[in-house]
Formats: sequence, structure tokens, C-alpha cells
Amino acid sequence: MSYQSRKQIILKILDEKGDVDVKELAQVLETSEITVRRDLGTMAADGLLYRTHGGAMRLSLVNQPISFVQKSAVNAEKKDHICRIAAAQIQDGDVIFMDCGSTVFRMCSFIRDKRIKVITNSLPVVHELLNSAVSVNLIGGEVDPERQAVHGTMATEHVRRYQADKAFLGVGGISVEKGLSAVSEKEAEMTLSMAANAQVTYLLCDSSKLGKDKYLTFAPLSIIDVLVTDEQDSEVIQAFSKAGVQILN
Amino acid sequence: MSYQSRKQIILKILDEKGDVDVKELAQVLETSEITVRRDLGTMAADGLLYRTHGGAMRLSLVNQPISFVQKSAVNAEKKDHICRIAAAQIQDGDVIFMDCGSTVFRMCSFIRDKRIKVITNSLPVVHELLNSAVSVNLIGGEVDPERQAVHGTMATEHVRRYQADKAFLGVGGISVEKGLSAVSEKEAEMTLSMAANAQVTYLLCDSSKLGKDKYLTFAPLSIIDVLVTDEQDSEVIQAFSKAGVQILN
DNA sequence: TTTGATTTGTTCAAAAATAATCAAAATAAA
DNA sequence: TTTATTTTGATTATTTTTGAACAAATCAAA
Repeated sequence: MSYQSRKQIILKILDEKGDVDVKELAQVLETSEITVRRDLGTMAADGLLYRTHGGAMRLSLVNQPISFVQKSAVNAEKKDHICRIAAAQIQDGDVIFMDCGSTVFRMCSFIRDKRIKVITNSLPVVHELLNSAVSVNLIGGEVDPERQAVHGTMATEHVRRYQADKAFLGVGGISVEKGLSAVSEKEAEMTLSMAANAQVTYLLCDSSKLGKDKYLTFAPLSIIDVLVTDEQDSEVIQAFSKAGVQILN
Repeated sequence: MSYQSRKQIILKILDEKGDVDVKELAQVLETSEITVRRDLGTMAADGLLYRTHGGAMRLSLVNQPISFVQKSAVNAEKKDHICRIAAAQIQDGDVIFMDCGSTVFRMCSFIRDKRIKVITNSLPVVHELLNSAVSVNLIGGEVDPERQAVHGTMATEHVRRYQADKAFLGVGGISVEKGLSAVSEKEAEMTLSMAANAQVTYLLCDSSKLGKDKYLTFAPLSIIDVLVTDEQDSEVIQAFSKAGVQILN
């Protein structure tokens, strides 16, 4: 049995169990311990595993995989409903903006296989679409650790350079009277920039946010074209509709 | 039996089992081992299989993509040595560039507690510094999934807007004769941009890359100021020193 | 901290696999 | 048919891989 074959087996065991010891491998591979040690040595040098005393460990256990923790999955079902509808609006070839809202993030799993370009300031979105059919353009600027997103002058300017077919945005609150409101100026600025440079602006908004205002009101209702929500035909919805916003639910 | 017929059989066995050894094939094909070896040799040259000692393997088993985490684990000790030295050059208040090299990535753990600003095009670096004392500026542009980094025109332009105290860069290879070389044009472009906009340019380079040239040579030695390496006083090092590069090791 | 057991690195020799060279056999071309 | 070319197998030298032996390093328990 060649080194390459042993390597495959070792990797497989490591993938299943997470760790192995030399003696165990020597038995499984029907070879001597010294050979196993040599194999583990070269594999460690190639960065395929982490060598421990007496054995080896899977790298992912040592060096935690890169992943972004998402905001609590509050209203997960509602959000998924909204995202399904929003994703259906996208066609292959589209260029779309996606902001750093938690609802917008959930769209990722519904657009992985689309041949589109996504321009975003959200790190979790980038991470989620990294190995997908989607081509990603990341907006540059100051990283906001709390929101895991990019904001600031540079980011705004970056957005201004691009023209998108559609923008998919989140928001803190929305009402007919006061329009759009946010909890942070940074997010508000990004929302405005994206809306300004997109042909059609979709607002993804679960029913808990409808008719609510957050501390910073920053834009009139008119900057959005379509409101995607889970709320069925209610008074609030009809008010939005009357105010000239198209409703999808 | 002709080579073509044997080839078909070998490929079929390989497809079913994943690997074979020469002796086994010699029996099945009713021919000598030397002939089998010759067959495997030509087939490997044609890219039909991967030749191992004593046999062959299916290509799909061998060609597994190497993740960034894995790459950064190669020569880990050397890299950590280099990173410790590099990190010691940084003072609170500094603005620094960091590129998407795997050695540069390892610097993260040594600079987490510094009060500095890091400007980078590397997603792993951003992730690693997300919850640290470091303030991060992310370079925007097209995301390259393979390198987990941002490149392109927009990225280059972004860098041009900033002036940094220090740049910490990786490279594919470096030699006194040909200067800096890279495996991709994108990386080369980013290296050039960062070097151009930094007061002092540090090249982080473990000994395995010294004196080696990669396919794309893109810059003279003069664009770097300091070479940080693990290689102790050797001929190669002295040559670099004589060429005007400061050495840290 | 010391002790004892285990693991590892190193060196070396045996074994296995390969490369290189050359001649015989099979095949194709004139 | 003869001649040239390709393919194959045998032989030998070289390289790679493997396992054993032993000193050094490491770990765990007393």
C-alpha cells in the first residue's frame, strides 16, 4: 500500500473521529508504527492535520473553522417565507445589492445556485456565498465588529460606483407616517446609498416591524418600490399599498 | 493485447477501486510488471491517473482542494517565528497593510491586543481580528473564493486612497536576480499597490521561498525595505543583504 | 522534582519499486 | 520479401520506501 492510499485512509478516519493514535493506525493500515509516524509527519507538514504526541488531530478542531455567528434566529419561519418570495424575484444575470440585515442574510441559502452578482457590505453574506455560483463584490471600508459589516465614507462611495438591478434591504422599522427608521446612522446611510443606485428597491420586513418607528427616521417611504413581508392583507398593509408601495407576501 | 486495451481496463479498475498496484495489474493484464509501469507512466503523463510508488490512484482522490487554514499550517513554526518578529515592529497607533498571504495571516494572533489600524484584503484576517483591539479597514472589490481575498481594479484603487506606516506582505518567491515573483497576477498587483503606499515595506518569507522564482516575476527587490525570515546567516541571506535589503531573523 | 514509561528523531540496512539500457519479438511499411 | 519501427521483456543500477535499533525528548504519575 502506497503513501497516497494510506493518506486517504488516515484523512477519512480523521474526518470521522477527529483524532487518531499511531498504534491504532499501524493496525488499521497493517504497517509499522514508524511508517505511520512518517506519514503523519509529512501530512502535518502539508497542513493536512495537526500532529499530537502519539497521534494526530483534525485541523478544524485545533484551528476553528471560519464562521460568522448569526443573530438569533428570531422569527425564522417568517423570515424564510419572506426570503423565498424575494429570491424568486431574482433572475440569472442580475446584479443585486444586499445589506447587512438579518433577514437579508437569510436570503443567501435561496440564491446560492443563481448566476448573479451580489454586491454587499455584510461579512456573513460574503462568507455564506463564498463557495456558490454567485459572484460576490464586497464593499470596502471600516469594519463594524458588532454588525459584522462594512460602513463609512469609503463604503458609501464604493456603492455609488455601482449600478444594480435590484436592492434587497432590511430596516429597523417602517411606517406610513414616518417612513423608514433605523437603529444606527451607519445602517441608514448604507440603505440610502443602495436604494439610490438600484433600479428596483425591495424592503424585506417581517410583520413585527411594520408600523413601528426606531429612533432614527431617515427616509420617506418613497425610496422603496416593493415591500416583501409575511403579514397578510391587513389594515397596515393596505395603508402601505395606498401610499404607493407594491406588496409581496 | 495492445496498450489501448490495457488502458481501458486500468481505467475501469481505477474507477471501481480507486487505486491499484503494479503486481495486481500485471496479473490481470497477463503481462510483465515493466509493461504495466510503462503504461501507468504514460497515462500519468496524459493526466489520466496519479502515479504512486507501487501503483496508481484515481486523480479525484488525490486532488482535494487545500483550504486556507491548511496552507497556513504548513511550516507553522517557521511562520510563527517570522510573525513574532514582524509583530514586534508594530507600535500602537500604526496604520498597517496586510495582504492575503498565509504567513501574513498568522500575524493576527500576535497583534490582537495592539491599538492599531489594519487595512487588508484578506477575509481570514478580517475574521481573525474582528473581536480584537485592532480597528479593521477592509479593502473592497471582487471576492476571489479560492484565495478568500479581495482583488481587482476597485481593490487597487481603494489601497491608493490610504497611506500606511508599514506594509506586511507575502510573496510566492524571491531571489536577488529576479526580485519578487507570484503565482497570480491578482496577488502581484495587490502587493505592488500596498508597497507603493506604505512608508516601510516588510516582506514575510520563510526559508523555503528564498532564492526561488515563481512563474510571474513582477517587481524588483528594491520595492521592499525589510525581509523578515527564519533563515539564519547563510549565503542567500548575505546576498540579499548586499543587495540593500535589511534582514530581520 | 524525580522516576519510569512512552513517544519521537536519527541512523542504517534490507527490501521493494523504478529508471535506464539493451536485445528480442511483434507490427507496419516499402 | 526485406527493412524500419514499435512494443515488449530481461538485466542491472539507482532511488524510494520501509522497518529495526537506540539515544533523546516528552509526558504522566508519584
